[in-house]
This record gives sequence, structure tokens and C-alpha cells, in this order.
Amino acid sequence: MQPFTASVIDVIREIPFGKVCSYGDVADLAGNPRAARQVVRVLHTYGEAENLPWWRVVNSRGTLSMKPGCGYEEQRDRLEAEGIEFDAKGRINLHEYGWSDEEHHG
DNA sequence: CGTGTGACGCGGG
DNA sequence: CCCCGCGCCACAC
Repeated sequence: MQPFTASVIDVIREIPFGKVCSYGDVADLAGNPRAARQVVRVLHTYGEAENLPWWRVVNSRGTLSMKPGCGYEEQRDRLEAEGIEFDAKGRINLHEYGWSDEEHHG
């Protein structure tokens, strides 16, 4: 496994229960703010094998990128099971549920 | 080494 | 705010 891939996996494992993190933020914390798409690739390749909490990764809009019938409902179900709420538009309040390493500094 | 991938992010209309 | 188009980048082949 490549170093960056390992870092991404590490970051995803750090996302706490009841919180979410955007693909871009995961990439940023892993060392490459421009490698958001890489996070997608890592989830595809190692999400299941590494038992990653893939459902805690959402897009920067606070919505789920997965489509209905293709994982959307499972992700939403898992997030709601952690107490995360969706509004009528299917969006998550990132100011309330978003997680970032920077929060540990203040 | 070149080409394709992919659950993205941002800017403009 | 929503929708569309383009750029982005590590990895697999």
C-alpha cells in the first residue's frame, strides 16, 4: 500500500462517532488538499477490506454523493444511527456535525 | 510512460 | 441556491 493511501486510511479512522468529514478535508489532513478524488479511490479499494467508517465521509456540500439504490440509503441509515440529522433537502449541517483536526486547536 | 478512473471541489451563470 | 463544466491527482494496467 502506498504512503498517501495509508495516511488517508488513518485519517478516516480518526473521524469520531457522530461526526462527518468531507473528502477534501480527509485529503487535506492526509497531506494533499487537492487529492479529494483520491479519498474516493481509497474508499473503493480499501473501504471494506480495512473496515473503514466510509459512511462518515461526505462531500463539502454536506450531502451524500452516493446515489439512491447505489449505497445512498445505507450511508444515510448509518449516519442517522449515529445521531446525525438530515434536513428536508437531505443535507447535513457541517457546522454541527463536521469534523476537522483543526477543532482540536480551538 | 501514457491512458483511464472516480462516492470531489470550485467558479460562473 | 442549484446546475453545469473543467481541473485535479494518486493509483491501476
